[in-house]
Amino acid sequence: MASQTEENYLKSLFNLANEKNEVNISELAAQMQVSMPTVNSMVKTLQKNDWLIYEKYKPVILTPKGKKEAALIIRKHRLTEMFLVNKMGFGWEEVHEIAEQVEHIHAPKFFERMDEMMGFPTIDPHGSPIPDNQGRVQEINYLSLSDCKAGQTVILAALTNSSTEFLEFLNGRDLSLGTELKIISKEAYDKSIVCTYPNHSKETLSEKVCEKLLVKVVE
Amino acid sequence: MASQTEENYLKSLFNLANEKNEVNISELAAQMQVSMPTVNSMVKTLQKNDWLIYEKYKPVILTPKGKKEAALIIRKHRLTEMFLVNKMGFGWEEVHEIAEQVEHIHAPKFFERMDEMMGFPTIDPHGSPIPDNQGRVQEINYLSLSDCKAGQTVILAALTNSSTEFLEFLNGRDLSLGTELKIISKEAYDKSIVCTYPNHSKETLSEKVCEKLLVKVVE
DNA sequence: CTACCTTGTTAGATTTGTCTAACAAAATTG
DNA sequence: CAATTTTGTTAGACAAATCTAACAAGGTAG
Repeated sequence: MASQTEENYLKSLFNLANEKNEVNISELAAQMQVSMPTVNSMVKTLQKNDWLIYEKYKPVILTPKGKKEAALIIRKHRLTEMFLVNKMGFGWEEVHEIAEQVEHIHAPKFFERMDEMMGFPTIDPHGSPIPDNQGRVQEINYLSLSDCKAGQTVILAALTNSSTEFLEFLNGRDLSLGTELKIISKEAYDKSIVCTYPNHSKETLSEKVCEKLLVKVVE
Repeated sequence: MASQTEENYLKSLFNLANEKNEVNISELAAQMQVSMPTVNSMVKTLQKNDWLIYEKYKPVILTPKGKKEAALIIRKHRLTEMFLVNKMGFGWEEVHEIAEQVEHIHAPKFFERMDEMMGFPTIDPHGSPIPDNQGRVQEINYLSLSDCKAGQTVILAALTNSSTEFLEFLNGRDLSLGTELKIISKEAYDKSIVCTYPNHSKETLSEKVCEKLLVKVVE
């Protein structure tokens, strides 16, 4: 069974994996906020457990077993976040820290019961998919708001970043998942977008913000 | 801040403390399932944090600071157990293992919210008092069923032991907190008790069981 | 292509929580 | 009270997860 530390490395590896499923030691060190030698020794440990493939001087690659393990931890994290929001009344900006701890609990029934109580949700409070209990992750292809054109109507569906600061920024603008935005115009110079949505007749969103907003196009 | 290991030692120390608040190294080693040298080195660590008083060859004594710390962990444990039973539909025999993990979560709001959702309960599913958020524990003086006499009517109020096996035994007899028992007779030879309660007209409870049942006398 | 910078590795140390073996103090008991 | 048993301590080792210092491999850029 993975230690809490190992679980955290697996989660980071899963999140950092690119198209080739590769992760560099330095990336992982940055993500985990530890030194490279620490990562070096940890990837050797993870390899012994068959969670990844490691060859000297090459990026590491999660095995299918490692991917499943990681997805199941992410499942616990996202189920917890959803439970905290839907069943316990927390704001979406408060749940990450708590879920970061709850995800390490070993009690399948606890998470099954959460899942059941919520009616088997498929996304978490930030729009990220909740892996199923076999560790399968549903791929959703949303568009970034920064790639949308003036005139389009879109629905805010997910976020690429869920930092407390960003979530509080969105709260301040009444932006939440499901909000329907009409794009009035897009500024060529700084790529900011002017849009309207319920109770907001003219809100400007910077490129930096738009990049982090994932949307479904309505028309 | 206490590590998870330190938290577990504090909890055990709190539970083992006798009238003089003393705990022997050997008792603690047995409770924690570690060797005496391990306890010896841990109590020195705990002393450095002012959680207990240690002198060579003497039993250790929790300081007020240590007692408060322990009570607050026990609070999290018991709130969690109650939440699992009342809000998530778990049986009282299923919650200890889960609470044992949840109690180490550092997120005051999480436990405050549980408390609030349940309407600030004062006892856990096994009848043990839930310490308040200042670490104060309400003392309740129940009687053991083994000290009751034939003819008395009592209400099952708490348990001195909450092992899964014992709880499953009680489930099998439809015994739960609040059950009103009329004591028909008490056998002098083996101290077993014959009693009646709703849907059970003649149930015999051994001394071993009676000792673990704490009751309030009705008349 | 050589020199430098970035990335990764090795070696060795540290902390935490654990162990066993050996010994010392305290308690019990004949 | 002396002998034995129980309880507690010390010393030294080990695994996990971390670090720094030193070095090596690979990539980049004049």
